[in-house]
Amino acid sequence: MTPGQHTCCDKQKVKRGLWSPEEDEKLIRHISAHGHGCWSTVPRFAGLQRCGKSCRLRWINYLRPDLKRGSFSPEEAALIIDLHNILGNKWAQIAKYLPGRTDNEVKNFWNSSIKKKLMAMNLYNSTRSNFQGLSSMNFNSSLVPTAQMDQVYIPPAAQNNPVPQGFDQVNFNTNLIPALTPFPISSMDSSAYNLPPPVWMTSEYHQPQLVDHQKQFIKQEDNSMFINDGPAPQQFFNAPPLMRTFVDTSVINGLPKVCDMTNGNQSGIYSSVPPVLEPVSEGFSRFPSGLYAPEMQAPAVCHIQFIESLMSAFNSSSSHSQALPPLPYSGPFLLNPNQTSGWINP
DNA sequence: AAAGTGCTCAACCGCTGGGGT
DNA sequence: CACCCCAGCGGTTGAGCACTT
Repeated sequence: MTPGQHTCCDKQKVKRGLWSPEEDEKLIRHISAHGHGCWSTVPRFAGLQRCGKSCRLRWINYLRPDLKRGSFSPEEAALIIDLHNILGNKWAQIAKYLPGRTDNEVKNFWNSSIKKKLMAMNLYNSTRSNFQGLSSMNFNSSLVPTAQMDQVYIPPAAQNNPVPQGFDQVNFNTNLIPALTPFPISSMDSSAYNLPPPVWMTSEYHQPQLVDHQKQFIKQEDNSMFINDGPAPQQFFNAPPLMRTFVDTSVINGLPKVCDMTNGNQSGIYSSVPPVLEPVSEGFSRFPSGLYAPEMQAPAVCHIQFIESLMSAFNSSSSHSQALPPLPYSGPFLLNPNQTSGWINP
């Protein structure tokens, strides 16, 4: 193949390498006016000496108007770590849960920052491409036999059964476990973001049960739960506190093991004893009054502070980063005042 | 100031799977 | 069924930048 040719479009002379502002402008103007349609025709109609594949990549990774820019927040880092635990290197899948971020961005961030830090902390097993300790998450490890998303998260299209209309009763005494709730149940409508609804399952993993995001879990006096029609979905993109709630209560349910992973003071972040936390029975700051998130046993403070420490480590070593403000903890867990905290102030 | 080093990230490459014929 | 086209994905590369010596 001669220089200037792509394998995907070797009939054309195409430019390669970095995009010039003029090329960007042409692409933006074309897509804004006509949409991208078939990518292979975009260069011709946009007047670009690029192949369609390159145009697509440029648009998706750089020019799209809904891209968020700038460094990753601790919440995003936490989310990436959690999702990577479940999904492995499924960057596109992971990126779907990070509005405004691309798979390329997430992948770069993982490879350039998170992975190295975790490896330095002996928290990352490169042969498994995953965290050590994942299998010891709070819930039965058989629920996540591998890092295959399909095992725990079933897109609606793949469901043989429709969303059960009569799914109005959920008894939390049956050990329902959130396999992956990408957003706070009470405030997210997955359909609004083109996301499949989360799958919940019992600890024995039989038939996954779907939860309608537009409904809310209402705690009853006998500790059972029912689902009530929820409010209109909130705009997620401007609501980082919701992500915090998600981080604190959903995926993180199983991830205090991040703390466990650091026992023995491997990271220098903790002393030997992680803080013991207790679920708060009422008055969650992030849940509307009367709502209750299931299985809130995880010391999410531990996890969040771990992530913040991790991010802090990023910041101190990254030439491009800027100092992040401290994150005030506002999740649904409280430290047990009777337990001595094992934290070391970073 | 210059050279060396490390890091980031945009872009490329090769592959896969889906849809159409 | 085979073939082709295309979109999309994950792995990899390398230019450019910042920092260190």
